[in-house]
Amino acid sequence: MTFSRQTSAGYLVNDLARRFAAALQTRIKPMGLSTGVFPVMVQLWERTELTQAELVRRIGVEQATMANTLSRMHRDGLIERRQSPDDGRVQVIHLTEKGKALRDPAIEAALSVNRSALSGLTPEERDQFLGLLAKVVETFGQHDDGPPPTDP
Amino acid sequence: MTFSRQTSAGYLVNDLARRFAAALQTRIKPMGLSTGVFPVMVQLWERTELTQAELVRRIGVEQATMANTLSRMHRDGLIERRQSPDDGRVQVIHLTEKGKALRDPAIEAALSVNRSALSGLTPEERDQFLGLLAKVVETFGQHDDGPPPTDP
DNA sequence: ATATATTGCATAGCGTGCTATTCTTATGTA
DNA sequence: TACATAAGAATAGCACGCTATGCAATATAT
Repeated sequence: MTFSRQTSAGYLVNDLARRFAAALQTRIKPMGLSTGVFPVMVQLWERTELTQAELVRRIGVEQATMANTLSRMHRDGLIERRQSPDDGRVQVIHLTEKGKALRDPAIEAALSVNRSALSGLTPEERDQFLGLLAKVVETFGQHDDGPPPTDP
Repeated sequence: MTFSRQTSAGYLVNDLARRFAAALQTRIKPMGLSTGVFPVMVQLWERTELTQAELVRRIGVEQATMANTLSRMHRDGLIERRQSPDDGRVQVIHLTEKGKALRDPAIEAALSVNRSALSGLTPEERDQFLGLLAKVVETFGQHDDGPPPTDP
């Protein structure tokens, strides 16, 4: 039984994810952003007020992870939290002006990372790649996780 | 300027990496292994004695990350460290019997995750996918990181 | 031979993800 | 009305990655 990293999808995907994250970080750190914060910002750049639970649903990260990320974002002056008058439990998150102002350069940075990463592929290969990534994510999504199917 | 997760390679790769890690973890945690430890074990299953610096080179993680991972592995009884008689700086890492015994089930677990993840793809698509992943990793490797090329 | 790198490793500190637990506030039902 | 449940959020504690430092041992250069 052999295990080679060159033929292991998991190995390659993990490797690639670290490289993507590193590349994004070098580009957005100078603006005061970080990789974990980025998906939250993307959501808030589209609709400026969202609940923490809404963000969790949209981004697909655990609630505790989101709470920590939002804490850092608040510490760094990117967001503010307001008590909802309707429901005493919910905190409405909204971007500060500082956060809003980062939209264009930050999105450009992310697009640039993607362009650069895929620059070795032909346009057809890029479409294939994105399609296959989405398809594999989809496959995962079906059982979400869980043990391997028992073989007969 | 728009940013959609469905068309962002970085977003998809990051998402996928988390899913792969979660799936692997549920399978190997019962054996006392974790995702960060796995690549180290793979190396040590092939040659039972390696230097920390060797492991860093082969696995491509930072030296500090490796030091921490090895600490946990030692704490959990997977490895032992021996002073090298030739060079007073180096610690030779070698597997314990417990670590050696995990080889077959752990590798089977990882192969199973890959099989399961790619089960929605045709054999041709799987080859394409692995090939494209390797190609993109390659592209990253060339400049390793760095700012986007200045456009004229 | 002594001074200056370089190499191998450890530690501190942080970001980002996870699970498990707890607290508060709504909401349902007896 | 009282009590159990559910939902939103925070916190504790861990794994795993990173950068930045520090330290000891070896190599190299003058």
